[in-house]
Amino acid sequence: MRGDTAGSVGMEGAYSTGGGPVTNAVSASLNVNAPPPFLSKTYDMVDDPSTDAIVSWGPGNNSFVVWNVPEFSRDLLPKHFKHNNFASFVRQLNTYGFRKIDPDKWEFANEGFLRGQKHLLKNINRRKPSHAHSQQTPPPQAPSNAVGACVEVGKFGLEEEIERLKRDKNVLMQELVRLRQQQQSTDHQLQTLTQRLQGMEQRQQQMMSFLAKAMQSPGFLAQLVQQNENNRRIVEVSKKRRLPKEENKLGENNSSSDGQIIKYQPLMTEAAKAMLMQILKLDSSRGWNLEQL
Amino acid sequence: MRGDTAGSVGMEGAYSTGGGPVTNAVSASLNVNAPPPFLSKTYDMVDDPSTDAIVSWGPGNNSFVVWNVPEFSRDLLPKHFKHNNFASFVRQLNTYGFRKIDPDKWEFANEGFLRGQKHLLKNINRRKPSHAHSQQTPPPQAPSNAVGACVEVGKFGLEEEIERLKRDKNVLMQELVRLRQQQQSTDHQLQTLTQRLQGMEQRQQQMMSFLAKAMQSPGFLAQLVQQNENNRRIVEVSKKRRLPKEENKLGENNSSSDGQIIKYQPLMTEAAKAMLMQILKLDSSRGWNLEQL
DNA sequence: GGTAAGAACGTTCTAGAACGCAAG
DNA sequence: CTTGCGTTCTAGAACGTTCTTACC
Repeated sequence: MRGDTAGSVGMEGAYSTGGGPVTNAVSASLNVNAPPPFLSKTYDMVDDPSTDAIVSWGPGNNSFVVWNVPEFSRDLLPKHFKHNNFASFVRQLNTYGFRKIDPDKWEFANEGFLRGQKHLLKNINRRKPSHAHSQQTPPPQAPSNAVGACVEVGKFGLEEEIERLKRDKNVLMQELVRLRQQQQSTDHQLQTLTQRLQGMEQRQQQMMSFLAKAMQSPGFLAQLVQQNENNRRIVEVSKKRRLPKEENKLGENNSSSDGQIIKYQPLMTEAAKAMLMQILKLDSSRGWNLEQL
Repeated sequence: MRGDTAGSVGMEGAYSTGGGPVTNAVSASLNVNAPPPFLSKTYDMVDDPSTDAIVSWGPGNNSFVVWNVPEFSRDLLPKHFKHNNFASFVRQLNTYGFRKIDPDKWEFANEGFLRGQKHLLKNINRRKPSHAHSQQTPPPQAPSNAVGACVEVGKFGLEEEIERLKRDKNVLMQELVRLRQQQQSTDHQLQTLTQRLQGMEQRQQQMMSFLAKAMQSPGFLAQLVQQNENNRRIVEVSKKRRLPKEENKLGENNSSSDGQIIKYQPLMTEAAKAMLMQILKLDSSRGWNLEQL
């Protein structure tokens, strides 16, 4: 299938065509204008002086050395590529014809990869289209001769089992994916619930503390008695028509951490709301503060 | 050249040979006596609990995970092998038929590599001698023999694939079982948490209602003021020496549904306890009852 | 303008190949 | 000397992504 066939052997530099028979000049110009991203990204990484402790040009300026593989993988690779896998980086280097030149160091070299000669990157070619072993008669079809048929006979039955196994495997994998998603969702619910619970426990405790201290304070009780009539009037009013301003205030104060009380206590009585407002009013005016308790 | 030749067709279970043509009995006994060093070293590394942060058994105990590649390479590999190269380690794993089972983690699995089943290591075979490309009949030319060899050729690679698929299937099924168990456990947690949350919301609402009604009652406030001095004395006493009877009573009343308040509010202040006791005392003597609100 | 096909490129996992080494 | 294992470096293979191209 590959376009190389016979001529490619002599066309080292211009192998780039491969697929497009028409685009002889076009692809060439494209290559000239922009080397593959991998090469320019690698060049930039190597050439950046601020990271010379991790990766730098080699002693002869015709190679580069990765001095610190973990840092290179963790910090540099993700900044330029979509992974942090050193092996993948090396695989790309090999794809572009780089060679490891020192068995004791991660030092790679390539003819066209020279310091200060970024324009030479365009001479470096990806070497995927090797593989000159296939040629005609791909594999699956019958090579018509005796051997081919024989192989077919041998494969028969086994292929069936393979198909079966593959089906099973696919089913299992789909099930796994589904389960994992479900698990993830459930974990998330769990987390949310736990947070709600913690917030609620905290608020409950704060309320207890607050009430406890309030009850011990003669001043608080006295004021409570004084305002009792007022309070009742407020309750009466709020039973007929809600006061948005105060209700908002209440919501803000009461659901400060995550708003769950209001959200999950839709049945809270008007009387309770009024009382809480009462408490909160005292709270701000007289220094009764939940945070202080 | 393979040792199996004709007989292998019937030897499904004995695929283990593969490499050793001569050593049918010899290699078997050797394998029994001592699994390849690589396997036992790897097993020991994984099984060492002191390094679980770096490498440990997988979630299903049928795999292992390298959690920290740099540390693994720097610290563990040189202690067991003659290198510190993670890629070399992975190459060996593949040579012994391990597969990477999670694209997001360095988690490898192999049928015979199970926690607590070190003896199964002997079932793992090096698979170097696949691809019988060397020896005679290098090219795809006529295999001297006729049908028999031909079938062998046809089977080869397919059987390997079947083995691989079976392994995958087993791994997937084990993972499924594990996930299902985990899911079940998580669901249970979720249920428990939900119950706790509901109970707590209910109690919080009851308390709100109770307090609201209490606050609106002049009688309640009056009594509260009257008893304030008493209350203080109680507090003073309970700071020095707890009153078991009243404390128990408090616990019973307060954790009526599931006992979570006490359990999850260990920091509740003595003052708050005293106040609650105060309220509860009024509750029983004057008809203030949580159940009624 | 949208879009489907296809090529090149990128990422991942596994295998091939060469070499050193040690044991039988 | 042969053979199997371990280490190293490179390549194969499969699949995903991106970009171009051509056609509707």
